[in-house]
Amino acid sequence: MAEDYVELIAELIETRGEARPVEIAERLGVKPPTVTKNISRLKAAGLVRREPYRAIFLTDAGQDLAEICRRRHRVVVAFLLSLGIDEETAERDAEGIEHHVSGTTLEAFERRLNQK
Amino acid sequence: MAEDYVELIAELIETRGEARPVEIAERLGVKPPTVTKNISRLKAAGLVRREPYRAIFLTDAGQDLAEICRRRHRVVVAFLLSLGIDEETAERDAEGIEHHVSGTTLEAFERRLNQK
DNA sequence: GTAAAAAGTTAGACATGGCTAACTTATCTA
DNA sequence: TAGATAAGTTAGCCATGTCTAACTTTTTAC
Ligand SMILES: [Mn+2]
Ligand SMILES: [Mn+2]
Ligand SMILES: [Mn+2]
Ligand SMILES: [Mn+2]
Repeated sequence: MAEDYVELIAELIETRGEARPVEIAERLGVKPPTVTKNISRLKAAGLVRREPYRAIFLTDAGQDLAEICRRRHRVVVAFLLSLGIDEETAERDAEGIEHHVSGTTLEAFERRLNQK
Repeated sequence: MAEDYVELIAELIETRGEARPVEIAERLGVKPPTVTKNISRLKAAGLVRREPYRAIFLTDAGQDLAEICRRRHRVVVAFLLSLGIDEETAERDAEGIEHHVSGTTLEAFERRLNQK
């Protein structure tokens, strides 16, 4: 959960200027109360900083995690695409697969991408 | 959860003759009460048949699912190995990845395996 | 500047999947 | 065949992640 959230928050800040619960809910396909609760957990975990009713920010730890996750996400999607999988499917599968790809496997994916 | 359980139950029946909670608990790294509870759920879902204190059997639906999962598991592991990943890591990563691999992606994996 | 709309939160429920402690049943062994 | 051991279950707890209904705060539009 945390991985998808920080990944998305970083992306929203980058593309929209700020991360709002309503956007997060839409993008993740969950309802606003779910986002509120999960953001609280991220805050408790030291990954985000935020005041009630205000936008959401990443802490340094959150930014670090987001960086790792976004990079990994990109690699997994690129790898699936390189196998001839359509974009829809690549994105959908990557969203789940990414959370189970070890550093070793990620490197293997990258190696394969570079040598083509 | 169901996928890992039926997969393992099928394997235990094949290699050990029967599937027992104590084995399942060890293999999945959970405690026996967790297995009891989850087997009840599988029974409610129509995937297994069983009497208290007796071995666990798969229903036809359970066997069908097990077949699909075992085949998919084998393909994912083989695919990771073909990327040069060590067996430990391939098995560990596959155990998570398999649940997020769509039919489309599985076919892409197989294609890649066959053409090498 | 107020009223309506949108966004966000709180409370409380539910399902899933873990655990420990205590108990029951089955199996083994002397 | 009893007693000990192993296996399995039950009860009750917890964390995670989802939801709806109702409420509060903020933003927008007039
Ligand atoms: Mn994801
Ligand atoms: Mn992702
Ligand atoms: Mn698995
Ligand atoms: Mn598996």
